[in-house]
Amino acid sequence: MQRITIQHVAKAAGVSVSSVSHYQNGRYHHLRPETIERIRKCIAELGYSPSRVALQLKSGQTPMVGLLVPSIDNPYHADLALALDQEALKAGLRPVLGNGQRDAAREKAFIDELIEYGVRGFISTSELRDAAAMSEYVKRGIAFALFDLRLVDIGGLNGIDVVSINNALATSRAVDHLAALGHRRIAFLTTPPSSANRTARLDGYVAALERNGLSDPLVISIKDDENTEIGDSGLAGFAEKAAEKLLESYPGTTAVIGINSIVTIGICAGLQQLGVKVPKDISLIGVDNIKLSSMMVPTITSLGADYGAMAAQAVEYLRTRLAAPSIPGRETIYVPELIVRQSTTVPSP
Amino acid sequence: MQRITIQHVAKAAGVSVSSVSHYQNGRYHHLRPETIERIRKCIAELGYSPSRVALQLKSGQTPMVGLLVPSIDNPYHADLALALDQEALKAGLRPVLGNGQRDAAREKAFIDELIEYGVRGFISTSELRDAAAMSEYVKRGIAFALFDLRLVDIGGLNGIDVVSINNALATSRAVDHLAALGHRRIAFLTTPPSSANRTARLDGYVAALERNGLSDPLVISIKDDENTEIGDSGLAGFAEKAAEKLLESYPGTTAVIGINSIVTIGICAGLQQLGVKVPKDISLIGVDNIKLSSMMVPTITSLGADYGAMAAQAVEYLRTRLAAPSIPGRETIYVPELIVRQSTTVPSP
DNA sequence: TAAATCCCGTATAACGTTATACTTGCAAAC
DNA sequence: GTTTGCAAGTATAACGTTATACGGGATTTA
Repeated sequence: MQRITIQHVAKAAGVSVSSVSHYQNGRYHHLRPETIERIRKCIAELGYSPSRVALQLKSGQTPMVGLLVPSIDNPYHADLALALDQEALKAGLRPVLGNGQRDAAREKAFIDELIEYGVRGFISTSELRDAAAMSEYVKRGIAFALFDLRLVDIGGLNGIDVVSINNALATSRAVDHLAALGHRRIAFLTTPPSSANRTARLDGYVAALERNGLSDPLVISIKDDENTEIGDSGLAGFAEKAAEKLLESYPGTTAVIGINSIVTIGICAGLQQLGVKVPKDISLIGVDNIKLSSMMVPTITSLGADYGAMAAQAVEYLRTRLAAPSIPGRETIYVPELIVRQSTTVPSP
Repeated sequence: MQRITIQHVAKAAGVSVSSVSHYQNGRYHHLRPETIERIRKCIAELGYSPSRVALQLKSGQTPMVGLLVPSIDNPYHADLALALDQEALKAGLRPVLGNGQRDAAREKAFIDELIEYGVRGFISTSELRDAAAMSEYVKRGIAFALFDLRLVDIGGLNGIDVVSINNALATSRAVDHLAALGHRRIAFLTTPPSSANRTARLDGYVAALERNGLSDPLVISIKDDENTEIGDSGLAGFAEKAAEKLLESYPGTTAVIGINSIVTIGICAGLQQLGVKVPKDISLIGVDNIKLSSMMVPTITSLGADYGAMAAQAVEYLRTRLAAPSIPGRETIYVPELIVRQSTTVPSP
């Protein structure tokens, strides 16, 4: 019932705790083979394993790193969290997941709590809104690797590393793909573009329309609750709303780009419920190549990068920054690849 | 850069560490108002917050509990993990998530590591296969709350609590629903029924067929990799395989019950890809009412219980067992409710 | 005036571990 | 026959915190 400590082992083996400690740490030249064997046996019999808490108090080191996501039931963040979890474990770290719920206070509470546990590094796929708090953390030597923003977006904050896809290029390539198929009226479905990465995706769309000599931008923006994003908890009415708004606002549209794959999946469902055929009547394409994209009917054409590689890079950034906190901010921007699936085709005449 | 401790505060305020500790713990009767104010100010200025590591070493207590899932990118486990995470936080616990990957060694490593951190309680939605290890843990006073099995399944192991839906009733109700709509040939799609809960679902199906005077059982069993379940990482070929096998093995079938909603979603996609209309040609129903069920086209009729309530019950079990480890095993079995959606209808004549 | 009681604190051990430095006893070297 | 060296350990402080017990000065009580 109660913890077996090094003291119990020492007493059982008839040696001092120092000797047991030496044994535990492989300093065998301090010990006679006979003594080694005795200690080994006692440890096995008692089932002793050292307290990491005491170790950490002594050493000040912990393998824990924080892994902050807005909500693991958002498929995009679940995919990413899984990749990050696995990469962090590979690197010998112990990831501790926190659901921030897109709430600055919750996120801060999570970070502060882990810091009290001695954690010095965090990876976040959640947009950390509180710039002042972040600056404070960085000043205190806390390391961050952030997803889905650019170094320029956090201009003032040195000492943070960033991993992202090229957001403007993603939507730009989406337009190119649709234009090449012959689409002329291409709409863009988004939730309010409040963050830098969303603005970039919108910009990419607008620029590519112009470059291809197409229609004016056709933007549909649908607002969700304050602290929720589409996909955090299913689609909850989004599907129909998006589909209706599209058909009403921009009749004659033959293709839609979703700002992320969740909203694309949403409007896909909404359109089909209204009897619109995808892709025969309307082609759909999404940014973020989440696993769900290939589970739908039709499967969804997407633009995405290798999450495993991105996760590995984020972990590597964190590892090196923990070792050398003062190096300047770094970033890796991944080129989004087009994965053509069933949801895009030539427009019907 | 380096940790602010209670010593720093004490020195800054010109008092002993004892006084700062008294302040921190609200024992104000030991302190003069003037001293209180001085300490308060120093703490604020230095940004002191106590080391939970030291606290835990002293007290032996930790709010951490382990949350073991097979894979967070399986939508069923993601839904459950989110609910458990939130309920645990509500109860003042700090859930630490571990992806066991359906691998006994990984699961054991996760549990052992957390035990070394002083964790005394775990919730698992993953089937813990190593009965000997479990028994050892229980003997050492580790508390477990497990999902999706019955107390009788772990007969020998006292001291474990269990939360589940009534699996036999779920499939039985599925058959009743389909029979009431007029279906006579109802197939059952499953992955190999290796665990007790899956056997129960199969049994419920078989029994209900007989009770309704219907066809002999039509069981389609599709094997996935050793350590993966359908849905752990998308559908990966399952969809087509399942659909083809159904049409080949049991032509004339008008309805399919999936052993869980992931396989139902899979065969739904597979059938549609083959040009079969759901529900016009074939009705589909799934056990586990995951959020994804209502994001598909058509939306999937499901049997499920309130995950929030189940999660809260599991957390409550864990809390009380941590307080009183020797109480006998408890279980709550939830009655699955039928949620009728678009994927079931009367059979075509 | 002596004793008891408050008020406002402080010293110390303990939690489980490791690193540093110290102690033996014995053999080899000079 | 003293010194040196080595093998095989052990004692102790420290990590950051709190609980327990212990002051001492001022005030009240008898």
